[in-house]
Amino acid sequence: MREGLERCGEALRARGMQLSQPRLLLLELLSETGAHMTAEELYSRVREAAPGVSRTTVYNVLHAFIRKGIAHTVTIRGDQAMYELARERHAHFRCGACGAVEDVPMDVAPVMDMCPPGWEPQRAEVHFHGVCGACKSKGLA
Amino acid sequence: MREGLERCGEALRARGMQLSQPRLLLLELLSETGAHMTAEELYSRVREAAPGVSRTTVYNVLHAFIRKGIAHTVTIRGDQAMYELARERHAHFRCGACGAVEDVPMDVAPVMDMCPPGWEPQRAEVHFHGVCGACKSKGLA
DNA sequence: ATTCTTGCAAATCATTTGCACTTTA
DNA sequence: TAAAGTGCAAATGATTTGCAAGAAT
Repeated sequence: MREGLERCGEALRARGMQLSQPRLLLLELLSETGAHMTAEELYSRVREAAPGVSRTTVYNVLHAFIRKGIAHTVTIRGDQAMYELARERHAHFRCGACGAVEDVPMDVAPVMDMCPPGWEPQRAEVHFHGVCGACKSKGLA
Repeated sequence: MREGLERCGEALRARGMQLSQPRLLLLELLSETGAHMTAEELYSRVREAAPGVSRTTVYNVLHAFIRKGIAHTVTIRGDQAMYELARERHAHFRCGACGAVEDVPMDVAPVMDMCPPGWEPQRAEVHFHGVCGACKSKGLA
């Protein structure tokens, strides 16, 4: 188990989860600034550091993170789920031309407050759809 | 071709699309109040009226609708896309217990305005996550 | 000893694709 | 007749499941 990984371990211990290399690696990857990756992306990133880790384990760990409230999915892509840490709230922007998903620094708390009576959401996701700057300048819009 | 279906046809004609039974049926289904259905749900609903229509055609038509701006996908479910007409904007609520997706009557225009400079979204989706009233009263929260 | 974690292999299931056929403009 | 629409069958690809082996409490 590499050095520096244990650093992240408190989040796991605090929720009664055992520390393991796959979990610490995934926690580290998801801790990267603005990280929102698909399971497949996370799988290949994990394997750079630990080639032995299986796809199944990546899914197992991600589901465990979600169950424990450490992470949640971002469903802005229709085809695959993306995963990110449950951190300060922000929105997402998806470019319809290149498919890229970007973080949008924005407080979604006011959006929660816009939810009419009758629903009591625990979380709000805000997805913007449009064309990103790069594609716009390439005339792809 | 059944009576009453042609009624919806203008939306198709207006965009240079030919009228056909699958298209009119799907347009009718999606026109139901608060309709947001998965491709599979739409497929089985279509087949109640027209057993011969194939799954492929349902996908073909839905993609054509999206290309023409008649419909768009709702990605609040991570596993399957849901489809709905591009109508007055509203939000969606997904119950984490039973998985049901409900319409939330709410104006999302202000949310568009909350998008910081640098992005120019054409559309905003707002997804609330929580537990619906039915599940809450069953203690499934 | 029991529970948690991992992972292979197979199954599942939504969606896409290639291609041939039919219909419409 | 060229273009648009349909649909079967097969492929693709993400995700799940069953189960057995290993590790931690």
